[in-house]
Amino acid sequence: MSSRNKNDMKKNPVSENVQLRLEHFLPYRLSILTNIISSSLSDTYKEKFQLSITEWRILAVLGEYPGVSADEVSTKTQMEKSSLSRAIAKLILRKLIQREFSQIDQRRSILTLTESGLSIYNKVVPLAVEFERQLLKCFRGSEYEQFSKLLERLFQHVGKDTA
Amino acid sequence: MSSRNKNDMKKNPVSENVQLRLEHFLPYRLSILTNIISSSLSDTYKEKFQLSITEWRILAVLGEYPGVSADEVSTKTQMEKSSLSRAIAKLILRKLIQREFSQIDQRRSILTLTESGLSIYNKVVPLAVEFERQLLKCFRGSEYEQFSKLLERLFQHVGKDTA
DNA sequence: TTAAAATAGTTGCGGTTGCAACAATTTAGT
DNA sequence: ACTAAATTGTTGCAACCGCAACTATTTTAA
Repeated sequence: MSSRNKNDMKKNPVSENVQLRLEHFLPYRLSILTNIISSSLSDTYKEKFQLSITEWRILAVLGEYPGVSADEVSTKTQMEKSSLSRAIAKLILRKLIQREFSQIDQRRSILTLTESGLSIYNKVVPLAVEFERQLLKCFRGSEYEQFSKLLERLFQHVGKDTA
Repeated sequence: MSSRNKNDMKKNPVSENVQLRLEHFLPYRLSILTNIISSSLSDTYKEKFQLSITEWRILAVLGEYPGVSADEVSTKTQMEKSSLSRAIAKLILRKLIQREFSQIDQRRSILTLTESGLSIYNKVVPLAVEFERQLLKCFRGSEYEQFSKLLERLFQHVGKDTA
């Protein structure tokens, strides 16, 4: 066995004067946590409904805001307009959403769920809600409220130039 | 102008009985925030050092834990082993890291920064630290401590099956 | 009125990703 | 000792991604 095994490495960085502890680095922690949560969530509807995360988000936005344009979906969800364009094309092909264009501004699309899109939406939403409920089980009392508040603060802070 | 403009849509979901408010859905909020932070951070070293996020993370792990294997980097960072394999190959080509294989277990790689890898690492770390400092400016008093604690709780909670 | 700028969406392209299959090696079970 | 299972890393492939260039339409402003 080597003098330095897995556990050694997990616990002991090589030197005390390392300037950056990755495990404590906020962007890194957020990224890992988010990855785990996202992929775990997407597992819960990918197989059942053949929806990618991108596609599900579009349905979710349209469920909440019928009639928005692709561009509005883009600003809302921070997704690239090109990915959106392609995902929307697919969803139209699968007849889960439908599109018309505004009479007033012919560039602007008007997106809505079709009946089958709505039906899928109505099936996925409870799964998502339950998933979140499971997540929040680890918080007690007003902890989630606090967490949420600080998350929002961070969001406002970083969004200053983006928004 | 249409009867329903951008602001209307931002503020008013179509119906009061929508079951899922995306803006309040934790996985979604985390994902958006993380994307903004990650891409903003990566901007700060992508151009200067030609490092992708994946590549930077590998350097960061090796800076902290010289001698780990690819597999250990993978469990630590939650990155796919295939992406890792390719990123590692690139970094070896660029002579930023070097690899040998364990005598005891010839499957296990032993990865370390080269001198030039270490030199880049030492230049990027202060940028990362400063970036985080800017991030945390939005917290006051013990708020970050709280936030961090709750983040960790969430992490432990979702990691139960993953770890 | 008209030319320039802005906006909405699409498409081409190169690079990246993640899954599954694979090879090589080591470990476990009998 | 021997076979089956597990572990580590690589590779093929198809899907996906983001950037930049592009078309079409609308707005601005001279």
